[in-house]
Formats: sequence, structure tokens, C-alpha cells
Amino acid sequence: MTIPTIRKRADFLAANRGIRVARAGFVLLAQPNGGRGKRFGVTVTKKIGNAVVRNRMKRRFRELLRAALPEAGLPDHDHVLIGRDRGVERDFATMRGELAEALARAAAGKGDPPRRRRPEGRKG
RNA sequence: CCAGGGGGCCGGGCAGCCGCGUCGCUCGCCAGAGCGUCGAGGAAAGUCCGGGCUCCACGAAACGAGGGUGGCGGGUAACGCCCGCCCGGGGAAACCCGAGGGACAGUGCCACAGAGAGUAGACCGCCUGCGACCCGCAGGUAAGGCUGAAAGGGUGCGGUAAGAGCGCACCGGGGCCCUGGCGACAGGGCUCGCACGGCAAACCCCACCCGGAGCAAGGCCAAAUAGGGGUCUCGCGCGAAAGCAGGGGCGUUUCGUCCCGAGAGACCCGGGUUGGCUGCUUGAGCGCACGGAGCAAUCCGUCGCCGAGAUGAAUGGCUGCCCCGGCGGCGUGGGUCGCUAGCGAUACCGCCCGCCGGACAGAACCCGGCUUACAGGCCCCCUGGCUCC
RNA sequence: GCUGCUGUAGCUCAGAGGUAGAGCACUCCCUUGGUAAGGGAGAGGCCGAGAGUUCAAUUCUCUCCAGCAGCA
Repeated sequence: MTIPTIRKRADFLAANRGIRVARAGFVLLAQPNGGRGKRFGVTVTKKIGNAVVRNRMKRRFRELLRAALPEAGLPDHDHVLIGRDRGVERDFATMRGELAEALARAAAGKGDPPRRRRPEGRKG
């Protein structure tokens, strides 16, 4: 059975409020989605590279998630991977290990502090 | 063989396991499953031009504004693209480069330097005359000097007080005519001593072209909110009715046309939606297939083929072998060099093994071009040089 | 998808075909017991890159490269 992907911008924004685990090649976000099963999505910004680099990174991340989520994924959660600079052509086996670690930490509820979208005292 | 120039093409291949998207068939109540099928590029890129398609505006013509193009002929749906030719420039040649109309329609600019920068001009010179000691004054002169990107045709001879197209020959240039060419233009003849430098990617003039927006176009369905408020302008007349008067719009004008006709129009504020389906891929399509026209671009006919339709966006992950390049190895074969003559050194050429690397780059409605990026490789043609027959 | 703007000294910006400038900042000197302020002097730039037009380009034209903004 295939795992559905996240297709709405609002769901991606909502994932920002969930558990956040950073690794060298990516950042994992996990957020409960109210009984819609395990889903995943991938975000790679223009900062990372051109279209070829971005698309390849997304494809490799999808492959990682398809392999890992059925066993280690959090039930009824949205999983979002955000690409980072060091994830470009990063060794696949290494990232597989990193994703397993990150999912384990997320399952245990141990995330990194959430990013501040608007620092205090500053106008956005 | 070396150096150079032009054109065309490819841009990893094969296999295995696990996966993704479209379409078709089968099974299933549904969710879905199985099988088959097809699945990125030469630039898909930049968005610099030209179109198709869709909606908006529109009655047509003329004029105007703004923008673009600019040798000639052809090709094309069209183009600012392509082909051929002309002219100018570069190169020894093959070949390459050129926004390449007009400067007697007008306005303008040409800094600095320099005597003088566009109706020429007298600083140094040169010559003549006068006064006279170096020199000064007046006049003539554009051959020489200086400056500059550019000095008002060039060279030579004659001529002259010195000079000057002042005269002559040749070259350059303008005008007219003839011949060749569809034409740009070329060749020739006659004539004019030459009166008019450059810049139009300065304004401009001439010729030709152009309505606006873009698939988030546009259409359908569903859900939700609202069926609002404010300001201004014009108007609230006749008729039973059709309609007329009147008002407003169409860049302007003329004729005309559309809307309203008792409400209309313009602007602003406020509120809701960023779901699904469609458009969506068969088209100015592709073919190193054949025939024909043409120097070519390209066109015509016949035959054959269907080659992506995603939408948080599909072609991927891992592995093995092969191919190419680089690095390393007390690994080996050869070559070269050294000497104690069977050992040593090797930066040269192979083989084997190991490691690393294999460009630029991802369709987003679709075509034709241009431009830019690109590791490496293949093929064809041309020019020059060397060697051999 | 479409459209517009910007790129000049370390920073913020002028400049309009011939010589590149201003303010702040920087260095040195004067002033002060010292600092700030003030005064004087000075350094700092292939004008984002490459072609073209022109005698001459930061300026005009074209092509790239960055960055920013707007519309649907």
C-alpha cells in the first residue's frame, strides 16, 4: 500500500508547529493530523540549487520515506522533510541511518526547539 | 602527419532487485490488485522576437500617439529568423564579421590641443611693397611646420613674386547617358576642377509592420460569504404600446453604432473563494523511406509512424559488468640510459589491480526562431605546410 | 506566466558622451590636561561582466550575471 503525500499548503504550514528534529542533510517535522494516517511531504527551497538539484533531492527523500515510514513512522502524523545544503548528493545509507534516528527521537517526543518565525521586539 | 576553417550528429550502454505517473484490458461492492503500454532536452533554460489558441475591446476609413524593423532577391503561417547574392572590413587561404536607408528637409554636437573644427583660417613660415640696424607695418599666399580622431581631394609635372585645380596626366569623387542584371549593384563613355568632413545605437526624415491580455487565458461543477456601503456626474419628459426625446460609451473627427431609457455610469470602501473537472495534447507533427523542383533555405507528391501529459508536480533508489579520463602500485611486458654484464634507474608506450570522476541541465498550453550554458566523443568537407609514390 | 526597477569609494546616493563626485566612515596634523565637537590635509574606484556604435562610453545599443519589487 502506498503512503499518501501532503498536497495542501496549509498542511505544510501546520507541520511547522509540530516536533522538529534537525540532522545534517534535512530537518524532520512531525505533526498529528487527526486520524488521516501516515502521510509525508518534502520541501526544498530555491536556496538549495536549481531545478535539477531540487528535484533529485526530493526524489531521494521520497525514497527514504517510503522505505522507513511503514516500520518507523508515527501513526496518524504528517511527516515533512526539509532539505538543507548538506543534503545535496549526501550518501544514501548515511541518510537512511539519520532518518531512523530522527524518527526515533520524534516518537520519543524529543525535538529541537521550534524556530521563531518572528523575533520579539521586531516588526515582521 | 601537423596547423587552421566550415558543417552535421551523439551526449553514456546492458542487466538484476525494489519503486513512481499516464492510458488500455481483466478482477473486485469499495479501497484497490494483476498484466500490458508509453514516460524529459538539445538546449526542456533565459523570456529576446514571431505565430497558433482563448477571452476582452471593436462599424469602417482616415489621421494621430507609442514601439519596432532597415542593402537586394527568395523561403516561410509569420519573424528582428534562414538561404543566396551585392557592398564594405579582416585574413596568406579556406573562411569570418557588419543595426548595411537618408547628413544638398531641418535642428544640433565635434571636449582638450591647435592659427583654424565647417559660411574656413594668417601663429610660425614663404613672397611683394614701404620705413629700415636686429626688426616693424601693409598686402598676397594654403605648398611646408605645429595640434588633433578628423585640417576642406591625393601624387607628379607645369606654372608663379611666392603660391593656389590656376593648367595638365593618373587615381579618388559628383552629375548625365549607355550596356548587363528581377534587383542591390557592376562595367564603360561623356562631363564638372571638386562647390557639401564625421556623428542619425543625437533629435529627426523616409519606407514598411504592430489592438490588449495571457492556459492563474477561458469554460463547467461544488462549497462558503454577500445580495452591501460611500462619493461624484447626468437624468427622472411624451405615448395605450412599438417607440421617440434625452443621457452616456466607442482615443479624435465624419457618418454610424452600442447601452440606458427611470435609472445609468465612474471611482473608492467592505466581504467570500484560492477545492474538483475541463482546456491537455494529432500537430505549421515525425521519418538518414522513395520520387520530383531548386545553387540553397525550402517546397510538392507517395508511403510509413504516434513519440510525456504531471499539477506539493511522475522517469527514481541500490548494485554488477562494459566504455572514457585522471591518480597510485618496490605488480609486470617493451623501449631508453648507466655500468661491475645481469643487475640498477626510469618523468616514455602497453597489460593487470585498486581508488576517484563522467558536462550543461528537468516538460508545466503548443509550435517556429534567436541567445546563453555544456565534460567528452564521432562523421563529412575545405585551405595551407611537410614527407612518400 | 507577465511586467518593472536597481547595480558607481567600506556604507547611503548624485552624475549624463570628453576631468568621476557629495555626505557619513577611515588615516595624519592642529586645537584640549584628555575625549568629543570644530578646523586643515590625505588615501580609497578596471562605474556588475562581455561585445558593438563613436575620435572618445560610467553615460548610447545589444547579450549575459546578480539583487529587489509588482500583477494575475
